[in-house]
Order: sequence, then C-alpha cells, then structure tokens
Amino acid sequence: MAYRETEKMRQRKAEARKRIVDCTYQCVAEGGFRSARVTRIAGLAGVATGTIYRHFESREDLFAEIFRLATQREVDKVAEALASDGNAAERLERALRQFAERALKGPQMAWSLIAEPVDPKVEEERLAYRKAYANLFEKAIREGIEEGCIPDQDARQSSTCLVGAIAESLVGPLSPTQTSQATSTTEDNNDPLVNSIICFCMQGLTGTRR
Amino acid sequence: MAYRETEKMRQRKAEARKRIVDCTYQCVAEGGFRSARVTRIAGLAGVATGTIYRHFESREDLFAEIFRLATQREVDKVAEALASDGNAAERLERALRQFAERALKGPQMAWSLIAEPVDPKVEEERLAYRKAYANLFEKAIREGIEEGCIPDQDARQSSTCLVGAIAESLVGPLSPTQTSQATSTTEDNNDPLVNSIICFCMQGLTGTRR
DNA sequence: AGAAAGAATGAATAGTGATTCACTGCTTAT
DNA sequence: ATAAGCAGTGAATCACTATTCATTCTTTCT
Repeated sequence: MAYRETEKMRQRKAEARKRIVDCTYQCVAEGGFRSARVTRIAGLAGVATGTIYRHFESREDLFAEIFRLATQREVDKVAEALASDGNAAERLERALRQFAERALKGPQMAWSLIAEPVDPKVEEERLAYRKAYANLFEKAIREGIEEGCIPDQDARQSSTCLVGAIAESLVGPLSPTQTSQATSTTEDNNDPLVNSIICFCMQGLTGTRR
Repeated sequence: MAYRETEKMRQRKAEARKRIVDCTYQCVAEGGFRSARVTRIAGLAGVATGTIYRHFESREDLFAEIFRLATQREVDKVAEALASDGNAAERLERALRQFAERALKGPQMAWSLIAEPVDPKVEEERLAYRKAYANLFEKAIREGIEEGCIPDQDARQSSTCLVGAIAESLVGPLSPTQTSQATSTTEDNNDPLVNSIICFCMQGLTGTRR
C-alpha cells in the first residue's frame, strides 16, 4: 500500500467542502436556488466543476444540504423562543414573531426557503421542515392546553394552520419581484405586518384578541 | 384575394383550440404540469405538435391558461358560497368548507394548483389567484365586521392568513406521494380534517370556538 | 379550374446547463 | 526515489424537450 487517507487530507477535503457549501449558500442568498449555477459556485469556491461532484452526488443534493442548513438555523431559533419563559401562549407569540422578523430581515433566502419553486429533493426537505415547525408549535400548544392558557383543540391541525398562515402572509412581502430592502434599523415589535399576522394567529389559538 | 377566414374555419379552429385545452387539462389532472409533455398533449388532441404553437405562444402560456381556467372555477365556487344567505361568519365558513372539500375531491389537480412547482408565468397566475381568494374573503370579513358577527380586525391580513392556513393544511393530504384516492362517497360536512381546519380559521376570525 | 392565402404538419434543431471521465498531478508509504 | 492510489481538473458530452420552419394540405374566391 502506498497512499492512505491521512488526517491532513481529511481536513483539506473538509475545507473544500465547506467552501463549496458557503459559496452555494451565498449564491442562494443572492439569487435563489434556480439561478445558482454549478459553474459559478465552483468558481467562487476556487475549485473545478468536477470537484463539486466529488463532494455531492448532484446539484440537487448540494441544494438539499444548503436547504437543511439554512432551515435548521431557523428551526433552532423558533425552538429557542419556545423554550424561553412565560406561559405557552406568550412563548408561542414570541416564536411566531421571531420567525416572521428573521424572514423579513433576510428576504431572498427566506423566500427561497419558503416559496421558491425547487426540485423534488429540495421540496421534500421543505415539507420535512414545515413539519418540523409544526411539531414545535404542536408541542407548545399541547402545553398551553394543559396549562389552561389555550383552549382545548386539535393541536396538530392548529399548528399546521399557524405554519400556513405565517408562510402565506410572508410570501407577498418576500417575493423578489417586489422586495425593496426596506428593512429598518432593528425591528422592535412594531412592524405592523408582523403584528397583524400574530394577532390573527393568537386569536386562532386562544380565542382572545391582541 | 382568394382566401378569407370564414365562420366555418373560425369555428373549426376554435374546436381545435378547445381540444388542446381539454387534453392539457386532462394531462395536468392526471400527472401535474411538470409531466405534461407538449407532444403527448398534441397526440391526445389529434393535432401535430406545431399546431399547439398556432394557438399558444408557448407551453408556459398554454399552462397559464389551463391554470386560469381551473382556478377560476374554484374561485367562482367560493364566491358563490360567499354570496349565499346567512351572516358573514356563516357564509365564510361555508366557503372555506367548499374550498377544502372540492380540493380533496380532485387531489391531483388541487395539488397542481396549490403547491406544484411551476414555471414563472404560471407561478404568477398562482399569486394572482391567491390574491383573488384573499380579496373575496376580505370583503366578507369587512361585511362581518359591519354586521357585528366578526370583531374588528385587519381584514386584508386575516384573509391572507385564511388562504395560507387552508392551503398549508391541504398540502400534506394532497401531496401526490401520499394520496390514496380515499375519497369517500359524498363528503357531507364530516371530514374531520376539514372540520378542524375550519375550526381554527373561524376562531381566528371570530374568537369563538366551533 | 386555378390561384392565393392560410392552416397543419412533424422531423430536425436548438438551447441549456448539469454531469462525466480521461487525464494530470499530489500524497503517502516504503 | 519510486510506486500506488487518490484528488482535482474542465472541456466535451449528454439528456431532454420545447420550439421552429420548409413543406404539404385545405379552403376560399373568381
């Protein structure tokens, strides 16, 4: 035997892979999945086109990984908000606000994750992550029902409705055709769009306005 | 001059166009937009491939028309339900139910209209139609607020949330990967899925459960 | 009939960009 | 130093259909 993969090599490969991932992320954040060309990604990452395929089965697989990374970040933020203190209704409200505000702050990526037409493998990820959000919400709703701050209801169904209501409300404002980077300094609970989404959602959950 | 378009010809062309439209509709209802090939459509309609292009600019344009036709049908049904009698809340509930039940009855087409990844021109139609639904709902919510059966709220925002909540709730059940044509005989207000969607939506609107 | 104009045809083309693969050049171990 | 084997390369290939257009067929009118 003459060549055996060594730690140094493993690391070098990992670095190349990370560069590819980062550059793809950047491309998607700039123009969405559809316009992210493999050749451009390779160029940015400083590798040859073929090298991409030493790290990923296909463009679709690469995209699926980017999708996972980007969405997991958001899911974690939502989970974090749901794990904070206060009663379940308050925590849910905080989580919903978190979600909406973060999306409005990074509109192109948010649009790609929520609404951009994507290939089947990526769409699969999207479905899975929507379910992930719904699961988090569902758990919180269950807790709320137990605590008594949320009336008894089909927690699974309500959570799905929450996901749909936020997503739909954001699609318009995020749509690349009409996004003017109107992100004001730091949103402190006073974006009227976010407020009225939350208002509907909380009433749907609790039956109590505002 | 020797040839002048005559009524007979006009009619014959209209028939061909209708055949093309019908066959495209059928293809989409069977396998969605993505798998509908121009050649197959032409074959079914009994015309040559090129003939399609005498009637439509492009495949995308043809699809956009099919989308419009199919969705307008649904929008009309919703409008109809909203124009029936009863107070605004009752009419809204009927409309939501109508929408959900019809979707579940024709799942492949409903999925294509609601969630299938489609080309830009068709996606534009989709956005437009989502707005059309929202507009109908918005008007009814306004009426409800005036009537007093719905509390004061941002009608536009609530209508968007309604559209999102229903659409999201249906995406899973309609998804072609898991649709078993489980459509029972005739749904008479007792599909539990539909009921719990409506329950959340009506509470979101009125603050009143059930 | 015959000529003019349009409609229909469908095999050939074109455009696109992902993917391949034969080759070059590094790394490793002896 | 050398052999063995893996990593990297990127121009060429491939796959896939929508779309075209030179040609043929129909219709209309004189």
